[in-house]
Amino acid sequence: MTQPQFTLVDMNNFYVACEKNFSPSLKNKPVVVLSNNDGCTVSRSTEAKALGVKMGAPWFQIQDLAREHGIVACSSNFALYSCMSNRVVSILRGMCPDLEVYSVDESFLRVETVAALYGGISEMNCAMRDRILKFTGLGVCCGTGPTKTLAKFSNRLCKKFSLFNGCCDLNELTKSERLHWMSLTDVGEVWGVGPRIAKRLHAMNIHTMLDLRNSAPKKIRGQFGVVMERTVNEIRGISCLELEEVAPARKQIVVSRSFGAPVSSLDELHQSIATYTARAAVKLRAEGSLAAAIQVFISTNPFKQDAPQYGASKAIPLPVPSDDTRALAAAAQFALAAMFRPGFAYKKSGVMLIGLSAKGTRQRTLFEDDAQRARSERLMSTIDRANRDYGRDTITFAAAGLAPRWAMRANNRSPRYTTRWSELPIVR
DNA sequence: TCTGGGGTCCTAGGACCC
DNA sequence: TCTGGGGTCCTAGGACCC
Repeated sequence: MTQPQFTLVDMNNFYVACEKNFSPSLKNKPVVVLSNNDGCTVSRSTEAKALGVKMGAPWFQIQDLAREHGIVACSSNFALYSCMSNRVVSILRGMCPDLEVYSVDESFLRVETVAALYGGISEMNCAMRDRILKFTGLGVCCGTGPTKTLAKFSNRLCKKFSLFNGCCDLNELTKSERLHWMSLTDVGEVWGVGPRIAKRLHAMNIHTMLDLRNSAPKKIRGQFGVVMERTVNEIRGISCLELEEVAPARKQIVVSRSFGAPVSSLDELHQSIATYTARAAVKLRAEGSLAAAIQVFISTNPFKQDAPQYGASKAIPLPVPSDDTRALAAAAQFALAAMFRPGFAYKKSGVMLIGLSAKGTRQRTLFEDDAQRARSERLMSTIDRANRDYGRDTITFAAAGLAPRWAMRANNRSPRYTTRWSELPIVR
């Protein structure tokens, strides 16, 4: 029986790489991509990292550094990134069908059988790296190991050390080499070990990945629970985490945003909640699910400690599970009205659809209006189709407001090169 | 002026049941 | 004086991931 082998394919500086791909003028320049509202840096080019720009740094705090070195800041353009992500995944799927899309820029592959077609795991990794570069212009690292956690580790090695040239198969290293690399890796860099647990581990004199590997799993379980025990076993080469080829149905759907400008009126909060509810309902219908309840939350700006603070959240159950934007919006507005307090500068609002269930397994009720339900079904699918074919917000609900004052800031968004005919790149 | 958004899982504790 | 034992379900909070 052959041991499982997992490869993690992870894009390099993904968002920034997408921007650079379509804007040759950004080549060799320090570039960052900002979060929604142009808030924090969420992706940095190699040049920006070299200048000391930290992940998650608030943009306004690095203005001076940016001016001094000419750092270019792009607003995030998720339409572009998710399109490029899909292209990469389809290339990978063509090379290895056992694939789990783990995030927008990462996929896990099960390669122990298919690798022979390429002449081995290392050869396969290089082939994937080269093909993705050729067809999308994007750089990736491919790291392989007998467990997902070790594949992550392997990938991290190629990201960090150029001698791997973007591809690493742990099986090619000797045991003492593997342990050596682990001894160079801080325990906080291990997948599954966050800052809190890293701190506690350090206090227990467990500083490196090697130290964690050499700890007793049962002792770790006693201190940190079953999840960390699994991590230790995975580091030791015992595979505990399977490939999830089909994404399990989601258990909740959240849409929330910070406002571009503070909001005080109930009216404007209403608009934001209506907008987010409509977005959430689109996702819900795309999943083929129904929501049993909707939760609404609003909050002031926690960074403004001298301003009066208020935050609240309220869940409203629906009479029957639904995916109709109108039913969800009505419940959401009810929740908002119950929570709203005048006299605060609100910074953020959001909705959460909870109690999700598959549409096909819906429990019928005694007094159901089938005709009404069929009309709702037709209306929603017509709206979704129009918005899919002619662009988002072709048809919206009036409650969402037009060109609202509180809309997100995005001062430097690149064109949606690959998903809008009107925004195609032009070659002169 | 300015500080993201969207998820999952586990655990502990309380309510409730027989 | 003395006050069981075992189970489920739900929720809040805490941790992690990208």
